[in-house]
Amino acid sequence: MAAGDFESRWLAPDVNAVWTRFLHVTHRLELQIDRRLQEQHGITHTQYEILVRLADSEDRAMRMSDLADRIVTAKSAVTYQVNKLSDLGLVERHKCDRDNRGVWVKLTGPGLERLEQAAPCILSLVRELFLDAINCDQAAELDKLLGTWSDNLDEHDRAPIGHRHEGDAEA
Amino acid sequence: MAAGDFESRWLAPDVNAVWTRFLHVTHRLELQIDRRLQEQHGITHTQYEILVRLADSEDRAMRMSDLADRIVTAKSAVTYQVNKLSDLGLVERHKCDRDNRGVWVKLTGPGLERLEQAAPCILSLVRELFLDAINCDQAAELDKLLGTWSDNLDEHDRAPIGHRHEGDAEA
DNA sequence: ATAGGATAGTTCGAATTCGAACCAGCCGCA
DNA sequence: TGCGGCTGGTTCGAATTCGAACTATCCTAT
Repeated sequence: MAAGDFESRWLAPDVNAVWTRFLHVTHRLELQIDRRLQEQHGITHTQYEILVRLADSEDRAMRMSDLADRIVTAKSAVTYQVNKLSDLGLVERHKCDRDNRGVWVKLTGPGLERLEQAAPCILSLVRELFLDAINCDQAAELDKLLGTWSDNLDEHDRAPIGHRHEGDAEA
Repeated sequence: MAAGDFESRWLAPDVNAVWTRFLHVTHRLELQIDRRLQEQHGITHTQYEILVRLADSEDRAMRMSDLADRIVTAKSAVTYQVNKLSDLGLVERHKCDRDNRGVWVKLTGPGLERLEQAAPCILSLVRELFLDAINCDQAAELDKLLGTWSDNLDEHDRAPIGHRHEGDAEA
């Protein structure tokens, strides 16, 4: 069997190792963050992400759809989580003047407070686990990689979550 | 407000961007793989991962716990998935001679077949999206990074999933 | 030998996710 | 003005996940 034959079907061993490692690491990272947040602050990583994104936004508010795009989950999941956060008083829904269908989700005072409470814990984790390991050059390199991956993803699939059209195989 | 004050609580903007981007990219990657696999081969990424890990293993078999460690999910989730795959005839459970508590999960013929069927689709996706973007140097660099992250994770939390002990804050 | 503690897997209930179906409200064009 | 098609959000059911509790087995030290 020719090498090319093998590699067209499987990955070259070393490359495969990188990919495997990548999956393993990202999963573990995600897991630890989730746990830490859950144990020490009683919120999920998704919830935390929502709060962060809101805090980072103009006016501390975002549209549901934009939120869904940002944190990469189905719109229905955002609805679910926003309901939850809203029950906790951490966010509020507001009608949208321009578009009557739209909803603005806005971070409340207590929401911001809660975020500021949780942030140090999680950020220190990110620093220790993720960032301290890399120097400036590596960071730049990583950023470039991420950019490329992101572009590839863009090109590959523009459809947001929860919007699959069955017919559209790639050109 | 001093810069150090800010950064002890929040991340420096550029670093923060890298982290955010990292999350975004990994989520999207995961999502696309999952979809692709689901649509074209009717299996989840987790299920696919299980099949791959088994195929890669000595004797095409693994213990439940090792499987859980490898794919980074709770043991109960593995039980669930293995049941499912077993119903589909893709894997089999075998008693373990050495340890009567133990279970070997073994990839069946049809299981391997199914994997070989699904692999090209998903591997080409990985190549296009993830690997084609990087040259050898970058790959090596990435691998080094992953290694460091992995070590950090090891050091930070040895407990496997589904085994939290509430008392054990880090030393 | 055997008691006490660790380990392997399963079962269970609660939480969360997805995608499909659905209902408005918006927009372009006749 | 009014008809299609698109877009923003919600609701729904099915699938999957987690962690805790549990059972059975193994191991170590006395």
